[in-house]
Amino acid sequence: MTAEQTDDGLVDALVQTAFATMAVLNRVGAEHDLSLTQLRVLAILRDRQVRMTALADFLGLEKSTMTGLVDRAEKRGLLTRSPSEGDRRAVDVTLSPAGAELAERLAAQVARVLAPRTARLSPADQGRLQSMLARLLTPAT
Amino acid sequence: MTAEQTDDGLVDALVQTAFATMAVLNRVGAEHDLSLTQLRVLAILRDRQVRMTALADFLGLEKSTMTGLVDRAEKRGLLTRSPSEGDRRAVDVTLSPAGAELAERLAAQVARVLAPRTARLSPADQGRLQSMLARLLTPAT
DNA sequence: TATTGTTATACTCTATAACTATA
DNA sequence: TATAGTTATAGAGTATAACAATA
Repeated sequence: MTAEQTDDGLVDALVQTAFATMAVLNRVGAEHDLSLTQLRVLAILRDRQVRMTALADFLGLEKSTMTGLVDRAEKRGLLTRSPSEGDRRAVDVTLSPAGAELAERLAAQVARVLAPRTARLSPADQGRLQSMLARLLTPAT
Repeated sequence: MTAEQTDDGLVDALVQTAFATMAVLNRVGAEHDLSLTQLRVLAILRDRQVRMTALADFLGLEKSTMTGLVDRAEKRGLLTRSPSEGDRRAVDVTLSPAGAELAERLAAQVARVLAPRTARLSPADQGRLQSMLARLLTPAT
């Protein structure tokens, strides 16, 4: 293998792991009639109260897309819109009690589904894996 | 931490890595006007020729969904439908030369984007990471 | 002028149900 | 009868462009 070429074994494993993980999230969400995006909205709002634009930025979506997503979630009683203090153009999005409870249940369920897989690794390997993934996740220099 | 509880650090890292990886795939696909699903279709067909139902199974989608996906990809000249030998109900899907070329370029581009990240790890760690991910990917017992 | 969010519009993705053709 | 694929339909997700209100 020359320097110009790339051994894609690790990249392939990362991509396949990503798809497998997304499939789990998709399935868990579907059990609660939530799309992957709605699942992410709940996850983001779990520990934050953010404005529409911030939500769109987190998700990598357009503001206009957020309007529809938040509309539907609000209609289901999972979150609420409220005028932002200090800037009367802005809108804060907050989980409702029902939404917060659902978000907790979803997180627990995801952990329950994935835990048997991570448990295949020794505790030491689990720690190594976690720290290696953390290093991959660091924003690009 | 009791035995009933779960340390979600590793699960969180897996999920975050999955989202980061999907974001890369999404971006690469978008540069070529391809959705994530269309990207996957090309990737699957890269080394296989499969029937509509098999494609739907790989992707976890309904057959009727495949019809539309293949319709649009076929209209763009990326793949072709052909009657399956042996079963006149079945339809084989095959990459066109243009589709095959695009699939290769996409794979190379994904590797190019992800490689700088994996390169943060020592070669030894890269090997460890790959084998640990492979263990996670093994189908459930 | 620039920013925040919504509306209008169009297209893709997706599932369910009903259908045709073949097995 | 069962399976492979399509069609019809409906709803969610998404982006672009134009807009109103506020900064």
